[in-house]
Amino acid sequence: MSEPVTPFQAPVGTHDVLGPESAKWEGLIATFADFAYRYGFSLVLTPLFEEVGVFNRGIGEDSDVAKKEMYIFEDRGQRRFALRPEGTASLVRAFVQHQPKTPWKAWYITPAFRYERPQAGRYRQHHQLGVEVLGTDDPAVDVEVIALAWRFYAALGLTRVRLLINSMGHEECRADYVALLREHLASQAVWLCDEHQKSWWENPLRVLDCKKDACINVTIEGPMLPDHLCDDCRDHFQRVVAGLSSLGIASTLDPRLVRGFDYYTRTTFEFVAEALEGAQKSIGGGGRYDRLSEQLGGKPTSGIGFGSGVERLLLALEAEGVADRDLLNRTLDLFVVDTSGEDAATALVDRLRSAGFATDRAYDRRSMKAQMKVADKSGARYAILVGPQEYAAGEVTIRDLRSENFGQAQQTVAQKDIVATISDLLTK
RNA sequence: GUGGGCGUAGCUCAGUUGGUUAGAGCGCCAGGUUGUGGUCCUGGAGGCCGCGGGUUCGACCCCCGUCGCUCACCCCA
Repeated sequence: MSEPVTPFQAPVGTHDVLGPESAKWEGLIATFADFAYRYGFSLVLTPLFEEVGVFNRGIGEDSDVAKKEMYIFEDRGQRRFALRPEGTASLVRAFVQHQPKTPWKAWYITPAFRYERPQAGRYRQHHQLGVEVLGTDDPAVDVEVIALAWRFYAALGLTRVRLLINSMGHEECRADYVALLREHLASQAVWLCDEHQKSWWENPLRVLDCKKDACINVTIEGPMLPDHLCDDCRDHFQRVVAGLSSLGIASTLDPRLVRGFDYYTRTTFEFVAEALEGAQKSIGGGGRYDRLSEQLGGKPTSGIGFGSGVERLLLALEAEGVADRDLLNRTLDLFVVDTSGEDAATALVDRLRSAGFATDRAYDRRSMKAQMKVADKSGARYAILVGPQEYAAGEVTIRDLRSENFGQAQQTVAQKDIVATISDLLTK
């Protein structure tokens, strides 16, 4: 007798996704893969973990993600790794390492890890999909990346998505702006929220991102980024906005939009699902990162990308009531019911599948009634019946499982005509 | 890291001032006169009532702890 074992559970903040829920994932991922293909992107796979520095350098040592949310571990060789908290840094590391020809257009889907207390729309392991383009700072690419996300959301069925956009300038004009902002904050510091009273000097941009009234009241009076861009950055930003509007994509300028990672330069943007409540409305975002390649040891290379949270997208689809659309239209064609007593199903199913039909069957030699029930619940279009009679005569009965009148919904055909007959029926 | 709610069959949940054999619906299985599924009828399987300790003659119910789920804050996808 072995000791009773308490069943294992998935770790805190992680989830198993089983059918039928997983069908939504399949549809969403397949849709995105198709979009990426149509926009000229190719799939890139990178490791789930990287040296900690890959993420620290890029997203900023003192960002919340780097400070307290990374899943860090040491391997047997005492190397320090982190499970990826987001997609971009790994992709740029791969770019720097392999130096592929540019423009490099990569798409990905990956789990992402953040050590935090789970709640609705926020998990320790969630999933992100996105694209990156390295090797050009053409504003047309900014437009293309944003358009891809925008059209992808629309294809999923989302209608209430808002695009917020901003420009953070390049290194120098941002530095000038930060100096101005600091000056402003210095005179108003006592009015900031508790947290930023302490940290405004070190990271004034974060104050813009603060959602507390205290900080908003202070910054709203102060200088705004878009008003202090250099000529080049202003021109770049204007061309992005103009490009979007030429495609009929409405963007809202949000001068406070700074986002959580330090690597962003120039264009930054965020997609907000209006159907969602509270802090988890952000379903995706991204921006330009023209210095990240250098920060990871590569040559100076412009880049831009966006990432979207799969769980958040699914929540938004649910909230808009479009989560149940079958994006892949995956239904079973056939279900084989075998009561021949001779395992006729094994060969028959193999033949039907080889002919291209999506086919399932029952097991364990159950009664016909039981098998028919399973056939019905499988959602298959037709049941293929092989009883002793059909088996002896070398025939099968094809029964329409969606017909309303049970009596006349079936026909019996010879083995050699099965594939042709079914093809005929299914294409009607 | 802080706080609220909840942990009873596979799922959704009841469970009377603590009283002896813990219930329902759905799902599952088997039948409703031996080849045919959506409805209906009958029967059945399936619960250390999250876990550990305490109070009590007696705990699913009360107390403490613990683990887990969930929601919110922070921040983010």
